[in-house]
Amino acid sequence: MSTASLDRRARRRQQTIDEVLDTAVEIMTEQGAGGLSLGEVARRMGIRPPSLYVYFPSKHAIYDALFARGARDLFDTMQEATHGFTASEDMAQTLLTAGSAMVRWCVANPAYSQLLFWRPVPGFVPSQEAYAPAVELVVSSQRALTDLQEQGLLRTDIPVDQVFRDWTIVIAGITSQQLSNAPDETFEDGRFTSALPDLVEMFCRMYGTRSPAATARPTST
Amino acid sequence: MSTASLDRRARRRQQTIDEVLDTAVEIMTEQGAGGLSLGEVARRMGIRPPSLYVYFPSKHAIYDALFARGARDLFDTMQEATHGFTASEDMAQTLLTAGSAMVRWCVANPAYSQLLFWRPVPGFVPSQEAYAPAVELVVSSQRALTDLQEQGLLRTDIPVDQVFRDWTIVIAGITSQQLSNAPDETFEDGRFTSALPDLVEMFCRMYGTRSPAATARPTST
DNA sequence: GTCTATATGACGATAGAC
DNA sequence: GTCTATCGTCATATAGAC
Repeated sequence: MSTASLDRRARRRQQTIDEVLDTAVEIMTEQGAGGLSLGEVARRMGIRPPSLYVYFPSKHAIYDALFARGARDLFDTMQEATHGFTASEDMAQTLLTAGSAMVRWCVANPAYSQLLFWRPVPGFVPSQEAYAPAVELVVSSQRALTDLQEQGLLRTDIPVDQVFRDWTIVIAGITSQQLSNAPDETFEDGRFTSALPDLVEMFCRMYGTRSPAATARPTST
Repeated sequence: MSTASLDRRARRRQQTIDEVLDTAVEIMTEQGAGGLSLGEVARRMGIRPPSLYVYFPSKHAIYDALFARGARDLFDTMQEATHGFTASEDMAQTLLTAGSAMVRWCVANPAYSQLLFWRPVPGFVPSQEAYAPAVELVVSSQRALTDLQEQGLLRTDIPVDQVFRDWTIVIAGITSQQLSNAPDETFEDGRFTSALPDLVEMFCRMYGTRSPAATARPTST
């Protein structure tokens, strides 16, 4: 058996694994994250349910792979979106960029969002490996806030943890409201996603230091 | 058959109905709102599953009754908490009172909260009757904001709809974060519920007019 | 109103032929 | 690596005796 054939086989296997996960996401997007069934995955792939066990040892393993995939994708998306922006002189712009990227991804990936941020599957706990990118994202975000402090844009008399907590609440609130009440709207035309600029303003007014935007008043949308 | 015996029978029937719903809430609290099963309800009540069909025609009917019950209870709780507070001269106090009552109820009733605000049950759509108290609550809240405007405490250059939208985002964010990340903490010691005063401050700084609190700066918690 | 018995089907998962 | 066959369990729901 040549190494070339091994590579081909491994590649083909990975393709099938990806197809399983893609199909699972498709179903979870339609039925909710808790509505995944292996029979439905197999049916859509044109195979029989037992064949899935060649690629995943259990249903929980599929959830775990999806969690890992979602966390990695979100982390990469956020990294790309905020590249170089920690050097910005405008806190509102920095937060709006990061917040937009985050909320946009969540709205575009409701199945992953439910799996990552809610608890839709009774008994499922992600493995440490799957969870790792999510931890990285938290650390990276807190670091970005610390950077803002060191630039003098963010108040230093408040712990970063507190600012971060409030920031996650705002982002979670927008995402939760949008996905729960109007899941079919996009980020661009969402009735709740459109509140992001206002809430960033609110946030900067509270926690920002000298940003000019902190004194401006928002207009009606 | 006397009317007295009819009353007794009706009362006993209502007791059993309540016991079914209480048991269902218990299960949903432990397993998540989507994890309800009639077999488990019957087991905990010490009866057989078919007996449940004497009181409810289907599982969806149980969900609907729970939705109605939750919406009514939340509405009543909010009515009681905000009684007379629309006459307050302090917008921050008014919002903190209402927000505390709302978040406290949600944290204390995670099963109802999931059913009312998320979409944990694929295919379940609450009936108009069950949904009615939820609509009442929205109307009542918007009315309270309008009252604040008429008292000159809330900016009049911004549509009430927009203020209400942002307010629901803040409340949903706190609740969502608390229930998803630390569901076993109470309202009093919650790591996210404790953010409510800060966020109310933030809100008043943005949308309030002349409240003294709008110029004060929050301290570290 | 409660039960037994049952219909009907989905589910996750395993064994073993090919 | 895919299949058929099947296990065991659970689910919602119905029929009919008591």
